[in-house]
Amino acid sequence: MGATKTAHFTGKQNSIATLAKALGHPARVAIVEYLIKVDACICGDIVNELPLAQPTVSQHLKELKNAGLIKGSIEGNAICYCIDERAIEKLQTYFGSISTKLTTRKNNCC
Amino acid sequence: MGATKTAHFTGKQNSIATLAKALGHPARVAIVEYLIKVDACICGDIVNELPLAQPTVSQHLKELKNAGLIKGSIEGNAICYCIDERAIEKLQTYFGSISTKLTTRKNNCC
DNA sequence: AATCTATATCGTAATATTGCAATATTAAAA
DNA sequence: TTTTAATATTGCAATATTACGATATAGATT
Repeated sequence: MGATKTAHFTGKQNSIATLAKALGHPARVAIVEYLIKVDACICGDIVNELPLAQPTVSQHLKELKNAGLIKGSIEGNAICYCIDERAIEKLQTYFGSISTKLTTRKNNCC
Repeated sequence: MGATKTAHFTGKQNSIATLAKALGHPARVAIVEYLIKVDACICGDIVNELPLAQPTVSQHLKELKNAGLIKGSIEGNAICYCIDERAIEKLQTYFGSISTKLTTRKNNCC
């Protein structure tokens, strides 16, 4: 054992878990925040922004990309990364709807 | 190596990462969704709702609790779990603010 | 007190993640 | 074409996560 039993959960649950997992590391949160802060696609720079070695950053970027949180396109010599808005929108919608459900609920026992 | 370098990131980045990580597993997403669906504190039941063995569920509950996503209080023989709204609110605020920044940005190159 | 019920903890195997040095790749620059 | 710059990949060690059987714990029921 040791592998997540994805097959037993719904597609949406797995999809949210995948996005959340990608943001489950401060370095990846920092990358996403940086991409938003500079308000542009970034070619280069990202490694210099983080307190981690280049291969480690490259790995984190790959994970963010696999999860669908960022997009990367080759721009000559460098690679241009930017946020994939659809992922952020998914998360925002998800937590927004949960939040709404919580504020309008009747039972508030704890 | 193998341990996350939390010390190199901001408190907020670590805090978001902790919450996201807790939701980075479909079973824990399912638990949170169930607690919201039943609109109440739940004593028992959770194990029966999930396709995982009791010790596994117990472990997932512990992680959600450590991350601050759920609260648990002893209710006689059983334990009563419910959502900690503050955590959901944090996530909602965070992704809401990111989403806003994305829609109002100028550069949209990708 | 003995038993039942609900949950936690321990121990452990399988697998995944984190981090980096070394190396590869690829395109621009000289 | 050699060199430089940016990024990816490989390989590996350290650590964390996932899952569950066995067992412990603690309150309720009999």
